[in-house]
Amino acid sequence: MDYEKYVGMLKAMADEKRLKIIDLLSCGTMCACDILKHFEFTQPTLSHHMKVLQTAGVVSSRKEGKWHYYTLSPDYIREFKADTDKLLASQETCICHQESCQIANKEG
Amino acid sequence: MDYEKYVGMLKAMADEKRLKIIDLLSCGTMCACDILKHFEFTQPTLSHHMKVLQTAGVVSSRKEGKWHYYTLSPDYIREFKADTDKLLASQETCICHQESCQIANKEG
DNA sequence: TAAATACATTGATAACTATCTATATGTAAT
DNA sequence: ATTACATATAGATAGTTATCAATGTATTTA
Repeated sequence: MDYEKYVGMLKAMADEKRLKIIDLLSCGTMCACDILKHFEFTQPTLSHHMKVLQTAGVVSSRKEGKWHYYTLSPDYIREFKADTDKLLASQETCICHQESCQIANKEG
Repeated sequence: MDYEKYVGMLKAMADEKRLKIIDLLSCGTMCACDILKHFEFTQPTLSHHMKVLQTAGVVSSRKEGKWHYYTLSPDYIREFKADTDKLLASQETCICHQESCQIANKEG
């Protein structure tokens, strides 16, 4: 479990607007201009949010002519779910009892 | 799906220190003084973080003598996993095709 | 009663971030 | 070429937050 990457994903998701963007993209690929139609903020603000999401590995982009198409990264979907399950595992499978435990590893 | 509550949980989780606290608590109940031993920041800072986690519904607390014991909320564990699964569902079960869809409901 | 321990609150500060306007870049259409 | 469209970047600002020192409040122990 990549702790830093997971925190990065959480930070990217922890914003009302960005969560809504993820929600939109969960339905399929969209270009920035279409995403923007769902919000009231300006285009540079959307550009900022998309950059945050990309840097965190949440979305990937593909340029096609004038348009930039954004897609939820399959790796993000898989990793975020898996990391969440590990974090919130019941005590029997608590990550503290595993080699990958961040706490054990970090505290020694 | 309670969108606002989910965002609140994400915000509470989206901090290195608080995520580590959740990680610690996933192994079982702990008092604040024991949690503090795993960090280098001061006691008021931990108090602040615990309040953030409590307000978001991530942890619950129980006072016993001098000690305050913190526990991961079972509701949080269940709801966060469920909401994450819904958010990142594949397109066939995309929440946009459901009544509970925030986008559809919010955009009309 | 006095001292020590566990925790919360207050007020201040530095760092971060969401947003804006203005502008630049690249692409398509006229 | 010129205009229109889609997007990114730069710089500024206002709001948020993580942190600290200082202090207050219970609770336990000596």
